Amino acid sequence: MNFFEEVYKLCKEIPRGKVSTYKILAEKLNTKAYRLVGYALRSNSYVPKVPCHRVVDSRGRLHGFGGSTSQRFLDRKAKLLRKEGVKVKDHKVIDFDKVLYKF
DNA sequence: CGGTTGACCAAGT
DNA sequence: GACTTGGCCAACC
Repeated sequence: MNFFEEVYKLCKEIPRGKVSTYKILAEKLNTKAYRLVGYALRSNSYVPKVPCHRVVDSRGRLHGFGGSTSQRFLDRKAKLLRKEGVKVKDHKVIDFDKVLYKF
């Protein structure tokens, strides 16, 4: 079981309309390498099999959604996120506390 | 095998 | 409030 797969598994556990953070996922993996979570997601973001759009940083911001990765692709996910009940404004999660899924 | 990297985080400047 | 610094740790080269 790779570190990546662990991350993916946790991502799938996030229910619809909820989001989680890199930090929480990292802690669930029993590690402090928050970066690795994002690192893992980056490698797999092109696959709908992992709802990586439900994972944001600790302040409710969607990272890389505005510069690093393909904006269009991720922007589509941001919209999907809104559709699921998570309000997203300019790649930032509104009501972050309410939609935060703490496993 | 060693150095760099990264979709992070928190605290400091 | 934007930017820098130090720290974390697996994957990558």
